[in-house]
Amino acid sequence: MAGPTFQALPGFRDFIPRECAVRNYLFETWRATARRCGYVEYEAPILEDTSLYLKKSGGELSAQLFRFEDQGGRDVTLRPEVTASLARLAAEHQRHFPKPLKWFEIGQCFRYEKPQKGRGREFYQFNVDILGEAGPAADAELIALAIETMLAFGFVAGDFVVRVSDRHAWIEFASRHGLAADAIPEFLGIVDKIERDKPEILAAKLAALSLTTAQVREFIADPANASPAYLAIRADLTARGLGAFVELDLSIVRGLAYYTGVVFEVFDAKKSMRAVAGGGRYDTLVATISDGAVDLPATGFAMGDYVIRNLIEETTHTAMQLAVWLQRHAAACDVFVVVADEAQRAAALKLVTDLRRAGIATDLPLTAAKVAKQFQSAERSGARFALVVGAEYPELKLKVLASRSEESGTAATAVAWLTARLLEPDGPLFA
RNA sequence: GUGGUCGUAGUUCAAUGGUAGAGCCCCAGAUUGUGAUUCUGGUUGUUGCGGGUUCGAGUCCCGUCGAUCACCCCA
Repeated sequence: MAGPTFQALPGFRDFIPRECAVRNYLFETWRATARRCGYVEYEAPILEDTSLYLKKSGGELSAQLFRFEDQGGRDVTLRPEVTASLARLAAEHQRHFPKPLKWFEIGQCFRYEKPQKGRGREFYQFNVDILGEAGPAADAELIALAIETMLAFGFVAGDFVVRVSDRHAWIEFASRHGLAADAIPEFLGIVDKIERDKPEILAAKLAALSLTTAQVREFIADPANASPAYLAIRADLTARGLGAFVELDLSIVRGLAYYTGVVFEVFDAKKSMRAVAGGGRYDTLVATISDGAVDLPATGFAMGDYVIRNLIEETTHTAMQLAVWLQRHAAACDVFVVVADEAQRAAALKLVTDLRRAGIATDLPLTAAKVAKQFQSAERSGARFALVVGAEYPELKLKVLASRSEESGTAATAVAWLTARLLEPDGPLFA
């Protein structure tokens, strides 16, 4: 191990085949669920002008940017989120699409943070947004997808809950207590930390705004403070049969500065207290990004791959669903060709090509090897069948690897034979 | 950015301050055209890196890099 050793940068991951398969399970579930609900996929650049993020995302995010100067002297940043890019994209292209836009994206984001459980410097996000519809029906439709996604992973009632709030409720609270409009962002920041700040610090912060902890806690505790938008969303989701997954939680405010109304988070019902997904309404972001050229109301959420994967693997029934999926997708090929006689390798190569062109996933050993070793390779590949090409060619033997039974056929009809055979069950096992 | 714990073979882990080991994995053979099990044999280390203490450091001390967990924040 002399000299420099190379490894992945801190917070970055290698996806060896099994890890990649788990990742793809998330991707395929996300994608299938979004499509099922009428969303279309888009993608945005992974690298953007830094100013896109400095303007409106706000808060800690600007301190966590993977930011550098490119060779043309531009100040650029690997995206920490995609909402800003989406707003830019939407402002530029929205004319070409009927409203509302129901768009989703699956891609990598980057934040320069200290890696720990559930968080790396690089992560994948499932981003879903509805643009061009200002009413609560859009928020309900969006939250419905968040719930359907959880259900698609195998979570059931009791495993998770969507906590919904509305910044409008707090804005009303603030104005009723005489807070200036420009003090509201700071106030929301205090509410956001109400469960995390020490009581005396919390009290001091609120006192600066002439408020008390008791006033804020009372407001959170009273269901009567639910906003009209929340009530409409709840009624909508109840009609869908999803009402049981939603609850009011006015303590949810969320950190990002651009949220303007309804905000929500999907929580693990067990005490992990970590949001699996979060989002909300951002009605002014598109206008801000486009300098007022386009005014498009919007609502969206993001689900990160770290947390959802942890939750899936820590929950018995969802972990089993993942295991079944991995099992079903683990095979490297359907048919493994065994070259029992090297003199027939040319025939085997032709056969492999024919099978592959017929759409049958086929593999073969690249160098001469003992038959026993080739069967081991076949076994490990996960293939259902081993097709033996030997001295008796063009006669072929087909071994069903699971049952160890053997069948015969000829090279001339191999493609049709195997195509049909792959559609049939393997029959009884006799070991 | 702050703090705790931990860095030994590909991997999981041993080794009262006294010659660096084991399981698994991998490779080969037993078995010349059939996979499990079993048996036999075999490869692999500047003990993360750099200093210090000591007759002697994997072990103790300092630094550094990395991993991990928590805080901060968030997906």
